[in-house]
Amino acid sequence: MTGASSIETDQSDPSERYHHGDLRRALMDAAVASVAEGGPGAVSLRALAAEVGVSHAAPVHHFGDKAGLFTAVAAEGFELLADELTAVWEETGDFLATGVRYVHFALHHRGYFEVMFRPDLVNGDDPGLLAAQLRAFARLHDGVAAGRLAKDPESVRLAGLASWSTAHGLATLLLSGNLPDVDREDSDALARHVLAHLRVV
Amino acid sequence: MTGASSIETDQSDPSERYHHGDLRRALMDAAVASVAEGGPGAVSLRALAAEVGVSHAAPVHHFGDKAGLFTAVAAEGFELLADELTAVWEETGDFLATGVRYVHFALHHRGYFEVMFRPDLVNGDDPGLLAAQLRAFARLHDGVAAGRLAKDPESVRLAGLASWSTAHGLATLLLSGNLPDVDREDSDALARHVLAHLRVV
DNA sequence: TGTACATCAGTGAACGCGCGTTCACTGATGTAC
DNA sequence: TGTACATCAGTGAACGCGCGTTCACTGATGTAC
Repeated sequence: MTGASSIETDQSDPSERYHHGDLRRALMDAAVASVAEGGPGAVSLRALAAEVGVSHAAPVHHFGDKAGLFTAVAAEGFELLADELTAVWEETGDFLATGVRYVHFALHHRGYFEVMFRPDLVNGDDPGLLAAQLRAFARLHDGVAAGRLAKDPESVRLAGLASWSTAHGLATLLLSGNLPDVDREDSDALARHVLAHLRVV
Repeated sequence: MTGASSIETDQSDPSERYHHGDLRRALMDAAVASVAEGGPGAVSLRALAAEVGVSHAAPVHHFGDKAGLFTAVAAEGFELLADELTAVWEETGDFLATGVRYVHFALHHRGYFEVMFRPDLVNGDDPGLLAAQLRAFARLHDGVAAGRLAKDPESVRLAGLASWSTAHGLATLLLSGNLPDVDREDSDALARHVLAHLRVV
């Protein structure tokens, strides 16, 4: 057996197959791309379905409704963000680098980022989403806590909120096009300079 | 003459008059309220017209189209923000207080704030909007520049961006409901604590 | 190995809705004379 | 002070569109025996 599944062994044109193969994955990818291009407001289930070559009623079987799709995207986004923050933290032990990566993630995965902080689009009680959020937020918190001299919880909480706010604000201003004279290539360096103004790091 | 204009002397029920009186103002107020309640995506010209008691084609005479309405709202928002920041700066000379007021403005005028940083909703080349933006941004910049020891432009620019990012990020996180355990009453104090983590202020 | 059958993943037609915008129109207003 | 008229600010019907969701259905898949 060279092909591990019937999906891979089926060499016919996917657009002519009755079953898509991995429609869930394809829809999520299309949704992320659509958000990246026009924001969450530009996402239409019908358009996504057409894009991946499937009838417009098909997405219902995988996500239930539009909020279900956004919930899945947001959860995956938080997982990716948690992974990236964890990796940077473990490699460098540098909290400033973690903040830089946060901004980097926002700019390079805006299709995820612009959904992740939109509770109005998402099923907030979804267990997968909540777990992924917790993972990501814990990374932010841990990085701050590790670098602090004073360890009392309230102080750590405020310091974490300050650095989160700064990274999040810079990412938001860049994404919304309110800092037009900044070019994308230099965004890591810019984030580093901006975050260096925090006392925490 | 007790009434300064025919609008004020006309005591008949506004809903029965053919001319509204100040439809432009009424529509903008309704738009701000609608954004505050459901975000810019929830705004419908037809709903606003119905709310102020006018046919749904009437707004065209005042704003041209939907982007025209949002542009007017954003411009007025930047004027209001510039006024507030100027007032705080002149009263206190305290840059931290200016940042606190920025967050305060976002929370208490979210119907304006959520449109002001959305270039996609707005006619970016509108002269009134551009002028208002410049006024507001100049306030942010001046406050930073005044408090700096090193006055070289690049250093001031980065320091200004850092504090703007922090204030903007905190406001955004609060508005989007991602900090659920913070109550609105304490938001000024919270903003003060958060902004105090900046080296600039 | 072959067959019956339950389950899953799609189809495509239809429903009902709200939207922004256009259009020909009319009532109200204010200005020139 | 009165009248004619241009301009402005509304009306309401209509257009055309895209949307999310529902529905009865059918093709494909995989499992039990």
